Amino acid sequence: MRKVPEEMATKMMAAADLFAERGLDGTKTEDIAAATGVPKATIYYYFEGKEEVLSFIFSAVLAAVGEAVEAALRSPGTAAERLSAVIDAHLHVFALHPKASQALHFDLGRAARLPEIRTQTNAAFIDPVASLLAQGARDGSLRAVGNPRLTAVAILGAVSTSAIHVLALDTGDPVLSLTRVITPLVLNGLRPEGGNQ
Amino acid sequence: MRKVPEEMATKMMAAADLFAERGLDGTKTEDIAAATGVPKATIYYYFEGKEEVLSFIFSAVLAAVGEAVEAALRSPGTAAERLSAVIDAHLHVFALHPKASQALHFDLGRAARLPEIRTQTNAAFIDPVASLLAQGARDGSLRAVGNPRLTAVAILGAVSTSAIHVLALDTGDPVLSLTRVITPLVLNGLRPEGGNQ
Amino acid sequence: MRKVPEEMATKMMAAADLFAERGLDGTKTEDIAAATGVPKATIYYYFEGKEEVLSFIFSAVLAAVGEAVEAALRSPGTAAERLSAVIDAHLHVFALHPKASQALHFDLGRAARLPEIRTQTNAAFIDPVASLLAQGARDGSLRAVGNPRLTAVAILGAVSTSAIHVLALDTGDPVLSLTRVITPLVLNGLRPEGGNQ
Amino acid sequence: MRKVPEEMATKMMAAADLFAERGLDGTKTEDIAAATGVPKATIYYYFEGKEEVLSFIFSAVLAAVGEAVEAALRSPGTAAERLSAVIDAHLHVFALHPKASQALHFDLGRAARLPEIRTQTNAAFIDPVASLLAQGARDGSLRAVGNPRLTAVAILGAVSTSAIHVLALDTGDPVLSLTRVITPLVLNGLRPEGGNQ
DNA sequence: CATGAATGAGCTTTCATTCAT
DNA sequence: CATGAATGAAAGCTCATTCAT
Repeated sequence: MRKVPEEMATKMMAAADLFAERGLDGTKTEDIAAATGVPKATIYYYFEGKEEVLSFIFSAVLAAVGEAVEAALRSPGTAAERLSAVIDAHLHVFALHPKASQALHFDLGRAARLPEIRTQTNAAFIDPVASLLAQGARDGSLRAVGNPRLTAVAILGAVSTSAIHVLALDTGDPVLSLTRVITPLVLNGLRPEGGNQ
Repeated sequence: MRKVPEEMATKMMAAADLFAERGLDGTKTEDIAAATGVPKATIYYYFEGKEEVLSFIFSAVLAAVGEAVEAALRSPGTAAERLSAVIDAHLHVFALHPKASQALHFDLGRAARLPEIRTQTNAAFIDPVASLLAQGARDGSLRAVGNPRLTAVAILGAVSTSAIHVLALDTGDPVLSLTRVITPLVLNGLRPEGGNQ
Repeated sequence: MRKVPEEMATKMMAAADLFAERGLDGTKTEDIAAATGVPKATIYYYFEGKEEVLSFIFSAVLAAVGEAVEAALRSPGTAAERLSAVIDAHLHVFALHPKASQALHFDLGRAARLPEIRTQTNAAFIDPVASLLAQGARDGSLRAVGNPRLTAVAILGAVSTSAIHVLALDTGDPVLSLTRVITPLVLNGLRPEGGNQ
Repeated sequence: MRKVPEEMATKMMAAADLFAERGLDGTKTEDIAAATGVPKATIYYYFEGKEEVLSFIFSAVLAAVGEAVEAALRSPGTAAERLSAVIDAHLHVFALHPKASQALHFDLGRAARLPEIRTQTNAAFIDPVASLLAQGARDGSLRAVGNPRLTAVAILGAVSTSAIHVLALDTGDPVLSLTRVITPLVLNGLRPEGGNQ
């Protein structure tokens, strides 16, 4: 992948709509050209092919997730408070990049097979959250869990799946409102108040 | 879809491996023929095409999920206890049909667009769990949540994502052991014991 | 390469004209389809691609050369007489398959890189002629040469190059008349009669 | 074709390796750029395209052939002796420009269609040799042949084909040693000494 | 003068799909 | 009923070629 000029990068992000709608295989290179205004051959000049365009978009989303999560982690407060901030930050990315997020979800299987994407997912979300859980156990704001990474994966799943669900329903329902569903679930669980027995 | 004979159905399930590995678009009808031993034209005789084969497999998994969840719901105990049983039941399906589950995950975007699959997902998991949450609020074993369906979706995401994660890692780690991660998360949340506030 | 049915084989030979005229790279698969009446996809069903079609044609020519040469070798007479017969036989093949021969000549470089073609060239011409030269040295009808195989290659070059030259000139001049040029050259050389010293 | 600077000409000769190995169509302009260190667009600045580069190389070889043959023709001695010198001279060119010669051989069909190349081939070898044969008939050192030009073509074929054969085999075997195979063949033929009848 | 950047124009190749047997 | 043979319809990808700088 040749170094992608700023303008090209911006234009390519427009392809996210296509990928979100039809997935990678349902999107012809020609479609991307039409949607972005960049000639097919020029796309090939900068990218190896449409899969690399997809990967480029995924990377952009994950970079945004990474930054948002990192900022949340640096916020003041207990680990529990920061975990709450992380969930909000994550939801913010879904709100900011709804199409790209849906594209990532659409081709989840393919994304999981792109080594670069796996690495970025770990770095942007799973590692930081797992480490945050460990901190919470230390500062007493969170319960110690047996497997912090798997717990982080479960949280990732809860957030992503419901966010995509809300985006797909396409009721005006803001994704951010999900925080009222996810955060209590993750922090307090479903048992009635007064006794997490 | 012509009525599929028992033997044909069984053979077609072998295609799950291919779909799990490469997704629908990465799998040629010819590949399915090679993997199942059923000639390409014969596949066309019984199915509309490979997408219907995929859909057939997805349905089988979702039927299994539906039955497992339903059985768990019928088990005795509080709603909270039955929710725990539902999670276990769901994980059991991942353990029993790992390849088909991964296939469903790989083509999640496509699955979400197949009306039949959406309906089945609702019927097999989301509706029952949402209704269970309402019951829990009534019998006092669970906290009342604002949006039971979204909460159900979040639980589905937590279970599926981590189950797929474990299957993909392919350490001998049994998927079922996830119950020790998910169930406490869902029921108690991450706050330290003694006060979910 | 799937087993090529008789009729398909016959039709494909029509592509020789194209290859003779423009070479392999100058001939589009579509051209072959148009010229033979066989749909592009059907060509691909039987052959790996146009290169295999070319190779198929080359093989047919070389098979013809092989048979002609072999028949000449079996003719009665001294080695010298049979060498003369071999040259005639070789020229006959150019006369019978002018287009395919020209195609072979056009893509000589490529042909030389196809292992199958090299093997067939050796088997059809070089080996038999080299062995004939050795016989001639024994029966006294030919002079012993230091390197029979290279001599065979030189004869092959003399015959082919002049035959192609005549075909390309496309004067009605029959290729077979070349025998009056080549045979004396090869048998007697250019020195004046009466003393090959 | 803009006037090609000395250095550019030298660098372009390096493309002969590529053409010898893969032919014109198998060689991308980009490959030539990589092999010669001359940027693609710069090649276009000096040549019409890669075909002209090929033609340029061919011309260089044929010019060398022309000079060598001419020098041999000017050497003292009978026509027969000079014919022998011509063959040696021709072989020398194969030894000096092995890659370019192989390139010419690889794209023989294309070369035959380039008018410039045909003209040069005639001028460099066929015409002089044909005329030499006529001289030989006059000075009595060579037998009179019916068609001197075709005989010249046959000699050209014998020399080229065996030279390329030796170069392709890539045993250290010097091309020049071919003179011991070709010259006796052409001058004396294959009949046993003492009677070319 | 030279060249990096960009692209128009195709061609090979692949496959889902059909249908005669 | 089942299936081998055949093909229509794309789509990915490549490259020669141009041109602004």
